[in-house]
Amino acid sequence: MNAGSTKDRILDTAELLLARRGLDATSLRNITSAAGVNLAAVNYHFRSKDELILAVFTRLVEPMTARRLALLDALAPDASLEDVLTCLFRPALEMAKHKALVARMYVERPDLFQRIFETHLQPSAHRFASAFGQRLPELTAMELGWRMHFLVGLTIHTLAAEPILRAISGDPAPLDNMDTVLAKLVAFGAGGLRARATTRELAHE
Amino acid sequence: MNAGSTKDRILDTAELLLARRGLDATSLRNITSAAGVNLAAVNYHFRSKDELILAVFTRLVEPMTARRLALLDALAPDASLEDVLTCLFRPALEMAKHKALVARMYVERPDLFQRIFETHLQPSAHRFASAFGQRLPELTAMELGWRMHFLVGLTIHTLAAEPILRAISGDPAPLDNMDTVLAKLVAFGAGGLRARATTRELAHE
DNA sequence: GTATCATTGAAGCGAACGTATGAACGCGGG
DNA sequence: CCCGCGTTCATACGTTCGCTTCAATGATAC
Repeated sequence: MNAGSTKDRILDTAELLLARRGLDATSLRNITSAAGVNLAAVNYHFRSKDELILAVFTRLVEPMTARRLALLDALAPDASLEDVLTCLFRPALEMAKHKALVARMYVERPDLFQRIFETHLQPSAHRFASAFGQRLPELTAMELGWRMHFLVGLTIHTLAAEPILRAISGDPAPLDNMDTVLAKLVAFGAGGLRARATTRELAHE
Repeated sequence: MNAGSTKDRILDTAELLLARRGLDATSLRNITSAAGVNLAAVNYHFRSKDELILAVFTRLVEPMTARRLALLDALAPDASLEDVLTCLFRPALEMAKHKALVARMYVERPDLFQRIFETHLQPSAHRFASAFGQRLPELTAMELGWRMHFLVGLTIHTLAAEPILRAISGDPAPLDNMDTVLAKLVAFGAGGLRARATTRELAHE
């Protein structure tokens, strides 16, 4: 049904079905029959269903992180906060095709997500934290951590919640125009980042 | 093991296990054996696993919505944007105990979440949209819709992602001090809401 | 041509799932 | 006393799951 090797066909089909129907709900039989390969091929090329899922997800996340860092590196030193946010959000929106899989990984298999997060997302998170910190010197590290957490929430939620987003915004195909979404995300994120810091930090440390 | 009727014991135990292990991953046998009731009791009191899940979730969401609206009603007409956000976020954080279940419902069973959203969340969303609209008159309805969507993202993500949040913020028990989290959420949300509207709206309508 | 070895194929394993069934139970009203 | 009814019980059905087994296949090296 697809071109490519058996292994690639499995990866491609798994990517599609896992995102569409969920991790638990998609059986290896669903994947292999849709891919036109034998069931046993999964346990041959990958060792288990979990490792297949990890392989699928890694293949998605790696280019996104690379693109984020490339955009960040290409930024002028005096670039604005909005520019940095764009480096963060644009590669995420570029994988909007795979939004459902990201969200499912995030909630259905936090253990697997955690492994990906530590190996692929965490390093770039530090890069962005320092870029934000330079432009928001009045924030403590902890306050900035919280706000970056909120940025993650914006990203994942925007990727994941297209139907509800449609109901709220009235836009019939809200994720189709990436630049529009990006502008709204950047505006909201920058506003949130620039909010005056909550106090209580000193009492907390 | 629990007090109360069989039906209540099922609800209590299901609430716990569904949140802890996930919707698909928790079997009716897990629930009934932990609750000390017979397997068939589930299909007697509820008609199916789906309707049990709906009953559990409804029991959580209803008081939250009621509390949100009560707080909103008690607000002075000249209350600030931050005050309105507090009405929105505080009841959500008060159900932090059940954060995992909210997130799981949201991603694993969007169909069920949608039903709850339409019957229990949507009406109060309109109330809040109007409260926000009064205080942000320069925003179009659609722009406001987008930003309320971002608020939902902040809420759900904050409820759902305690472990990652811990890693980012460095706070060892980030959700324990509700007032601290609330202040950060309100500050970030207000900043995002107040950001200057992105253009392009007229070309879009 | 034949040996080799990575890959694929068909079939089946035991286990767990959601749901259904019909008998037993407990208890208030005749 | 016992009937009727809401509830609980043990048990089983049919399905699907992840994973395994082992024989067949096919390209490559000699």
